[in-house]
Amino acid sequence: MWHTIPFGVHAHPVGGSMANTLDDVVSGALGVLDEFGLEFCSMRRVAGSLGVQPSALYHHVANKQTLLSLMAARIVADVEVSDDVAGSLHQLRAAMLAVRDGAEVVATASAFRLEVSTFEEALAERVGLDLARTLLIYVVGHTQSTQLHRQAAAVGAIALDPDLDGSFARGLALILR
Amino acid sequence: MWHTIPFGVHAHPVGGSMANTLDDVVSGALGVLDEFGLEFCSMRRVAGSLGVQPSALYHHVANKQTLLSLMAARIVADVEVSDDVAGSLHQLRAAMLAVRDGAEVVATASAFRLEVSTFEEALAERVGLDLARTLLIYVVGHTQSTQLHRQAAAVGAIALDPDLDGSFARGLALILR
DNA sequence: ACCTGAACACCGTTCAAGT
DNA sequence: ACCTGAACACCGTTCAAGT
Repeated sequence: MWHTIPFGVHAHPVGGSMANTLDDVVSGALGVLDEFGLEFCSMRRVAGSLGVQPSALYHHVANKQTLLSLMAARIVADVEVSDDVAGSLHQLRAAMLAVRDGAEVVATASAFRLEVSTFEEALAERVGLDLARTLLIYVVGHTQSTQLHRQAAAVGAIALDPDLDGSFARGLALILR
Repeated sequence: MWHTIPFGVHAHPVGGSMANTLDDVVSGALGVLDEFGLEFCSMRRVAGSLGVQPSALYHHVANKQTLLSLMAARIVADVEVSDDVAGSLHQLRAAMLAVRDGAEVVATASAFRLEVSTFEEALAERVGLDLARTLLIYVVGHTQSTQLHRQAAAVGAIALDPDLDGSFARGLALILR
């Protein structure tokens, strides 16, 4: 893939603005996501943030769904599965919480599969497939709830539950018991 | 509420087409959902299915989010929580599976809260709040996975997992163990 | 390889006005 | 109470054409 070559052998515009790579597009999309939320993370806005026409994105990515999957992969990229299963899942939660609507992006993308399968496999090796699936559904689902709840509370639509982290930990313990 | 009065005291058009009620709008929306899926369940399409202009919907409902919450409430309306907790949750799953993208509608609506809280409360009375939350996240999440997986398989994008019902039951047993 | 410009077929929502 | 007609500010995606 061209975008994995650090210094392109093909000519790049030198004056003013560099040509974008796939990674630039994903980074731009994650920037828009974190600043405005998934609702406003449109192809047109991502293009705008890169200083490019919307149609230019389709040179890098087949459609929006694919871009969302790549964003999800990046969000969970640094999480590693260890023998400390509970610790790994707390790490996964933290990674999703670190970006606005992160859990929702991972949820919709993992539905259409692409990168969470890797995570699921690594987990399944340690606890079996049934438990791995159950744990992932719970972690992503509870974290999504957490983010939506906090957003609603931040906007004053709801009273803030002060113990969402505790709720998460206790539910996880129930499954792992 | 006017729409709960079986025979309206207020004048209705008699010739040709009856005026719509809130329940008609929700029914129409569920019809569109079941036929075309959530992706194509737009306000404009729902309006079209009722033989009405898009703007007319806003007389019955404040926005699309509200309509989705009412749809979710209807999808789970006939599920009753009994002392047979596992049975109740199988019932919930069946109700969501009965309509196209049913679990996704319930998931997005329960995120923004409206009717699943009733379910959660009834469940919490029997098993405690932490377990109730954990169970609901799992049931809705797994069912959503099931529907998306089956859709992808129906379109030939993926090999059909023949044991999704088994997977669900085993995961549920793991949490309830 | 990467991007522009223009177009196509859509969205959700608002609002004055009709009956 | 329920609806129309018209408008506003957007969408995702395609495609010929430029460099």
